Amino acid sequence: MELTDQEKTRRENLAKIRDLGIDPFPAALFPVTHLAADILAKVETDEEGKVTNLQEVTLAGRIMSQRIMGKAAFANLQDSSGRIQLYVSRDDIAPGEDKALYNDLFKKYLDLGDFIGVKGFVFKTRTGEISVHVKELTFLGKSLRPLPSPKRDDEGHVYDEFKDPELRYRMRYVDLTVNPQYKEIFRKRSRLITSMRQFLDDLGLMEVETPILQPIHGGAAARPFKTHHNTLDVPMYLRIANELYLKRLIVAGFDGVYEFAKMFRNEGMDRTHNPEFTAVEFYVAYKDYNWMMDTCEQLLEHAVQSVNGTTKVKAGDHEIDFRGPYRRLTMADAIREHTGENIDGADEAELRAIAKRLHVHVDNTMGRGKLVDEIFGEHVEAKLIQPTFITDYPVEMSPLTKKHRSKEGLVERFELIVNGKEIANAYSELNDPIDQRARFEEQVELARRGDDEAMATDEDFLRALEYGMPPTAGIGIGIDRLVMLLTGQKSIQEVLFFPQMKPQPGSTGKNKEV
RNA sequence: GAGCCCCUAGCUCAGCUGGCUAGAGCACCUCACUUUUAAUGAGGGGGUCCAGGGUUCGAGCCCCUGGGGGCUCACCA
Repeated sequence: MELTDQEKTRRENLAKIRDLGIDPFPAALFPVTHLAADILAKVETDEEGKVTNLQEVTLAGRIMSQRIMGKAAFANLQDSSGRIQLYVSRDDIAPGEDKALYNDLFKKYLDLGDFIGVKGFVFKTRTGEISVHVKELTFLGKSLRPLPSPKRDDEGHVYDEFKDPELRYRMRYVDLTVNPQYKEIFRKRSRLITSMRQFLDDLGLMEVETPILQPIHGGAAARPFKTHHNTLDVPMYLRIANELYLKRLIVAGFDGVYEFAKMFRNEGMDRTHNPEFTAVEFYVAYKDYNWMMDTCEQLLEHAVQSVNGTTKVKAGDHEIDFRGPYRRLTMADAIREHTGENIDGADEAELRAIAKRLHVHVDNTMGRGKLVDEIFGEHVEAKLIQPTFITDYPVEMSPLTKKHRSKEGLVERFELIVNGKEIANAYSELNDPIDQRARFEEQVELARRGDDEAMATDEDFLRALEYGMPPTAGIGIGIDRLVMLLTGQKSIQEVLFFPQMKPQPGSTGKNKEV
C-alpha cells in the first residue's frame, strides 16, 4: 500500500525521534496522577483567579491540537476523561543549552495523535482557560496515521466532522478518539449491565454460562449460523437462544439462574438487527409471570435510575418513565382498544377475516398465533409508548409457555413494550413434559406448512422436563435495544462497539484509508 | 428484498448547461512568533474525480454495466 505524504512524514518523524536518542515506543510505565476531567473538576482559584491547588500533576494522552508561537505553545491533550489545554514553553521543558526537546521533538516531530506524558502545574491563562503549565514532557507513543480532525468553534459548530457511519463503525478506535462524545453510550451500556447484574445478584440468583455451540438450536424461532466440529465430525449451531439450557439448570436444582448472553441469528441486518446481539435471561423457580412482571418493573426502574440518574428517558417527542408499576393489558384488550376488533375466542378463519378488515398482510402459512401477532404488530405495538406489559398470548406462538391457568387457548406470557418496541419477553415456563412434546409437534406441523422459523424438537430438553421441573418464571431482556432507548440512538450499530459489517473488498468504492 | 440518494485531496465538501493545467477550508511541509484557543502572518506540496465500457472534437459532469455506502419501507429481537 502506497503511503500518503502525511504518513511518510510521520515515519520520518519517528526516525528523527530515534535519532534524538528517544524511544518513540518506550516500555516503562508512566506514573499518571490525574485525568483531564479530574483537574477541571477539582481546580480551585483565589479571589484574583489564581489557581491555588494542583501544583503538581502528571497526566498522559494524545496530542489533539497544537498552537505554536515561537518559543512557547499551547496544545490540547486528550485522555480517557476528556481534554485539557497544555502550555509548553521552550525554556521550561528544555532548561539547559540543548533545546532539541522543544525545538525538534515538540515543534517538529510531534504529530497530532501522538501520545505524550506531561508533568506540571495547573494555572489559568489570560483568557481564563484552565491549563497545565508543562515542566517535563515525555514521549509515550507515535501515531503513524493522521486522525481526522474535527474542529469546534465558539458557537459549537463542528467542522470536518468524522461522521461517515461506515468508516466510524469499521474504525471504532478512530471514531471514539475523534468523537469521544460517543463513549458515553458505551459507558451507559456498561453501567446498565453492571446495575442489572447487581440487582440479580441481590435477588439471590446465580450467574451461569451455557453453551454457545449447540448441537441443535432451540429456544427461539430464528435461522441459525451453522458450523462444523472437526473432531466429532458433526454439525453445530451458534445459539439462537439459551433458554432451554437455563431451564435444564432449574431442573438441576438451582432456584434462580441468569446469563448475559450473546445470541446469533442468521437473518437480516438493519438499524435494529445485528447478527449477534445481547440479552439477559433469568429463570426463577416457584414463581409465575405475575411475579416476573413485578420483578421486571423493579429491575428496570433500578437499572434506568443507575444509568441515567433518573427513571425518565427522552425518546423523540415522548418522555418515558420507567418508574413502576407499568400498565398491564391483555393482548386481546390491547387489540380491542386500538382497533375495535374482538379476537376473544376467534378461530383461525375469523382471525384471518379480522386481519383482512384491518389491512394486515396475511398468508396461508400463518396459524392463529401468527395472525394475532401480525394484527398486534401492525396496529398496536407502535402506539405503546410508556412501559406496558402485554399479557396472555395465543398458545400457538408460544411453544415453551405454560397454558393460562383460567383462559382457554392462551398462555401465561407477557412482553414489555416501551416506545413501541419489545424490550422483554417472559412467561410462566411450561414444565409439563407431555404438553411440551405436543407443542414441539405443533411446531413441526407449522414447519411443514412453510414456517421456516418454527422450532425444532429438543429430545434432551424433553428428557430433562420428564425428570421434573418446578414451576418457574423466566424472562429475556434485549440489552442492545434497551441501550438504544436509554441513549436515544436510532440504530443498533451505535450501541455496539463493533457492529457486523460487510467484508471490505480490495480497493473499490469508498473503502478509503483514513 | 423494493424505492430514493451518494462516492472528487488525509478529513469535510464545492465543481453551473459537457469546455483553460480540477477547487476551498482544515490537516500536512517550510519560515516567523513566549498566554493562544477554529491561534496568526508569509510561502509550498498533495488527486486512479469508485471501477470498466460507451457517446462526444472534448466527460468529474451525459448513457450503460459493475462495486461500495447511506436513508426510507417491509420481516426476524
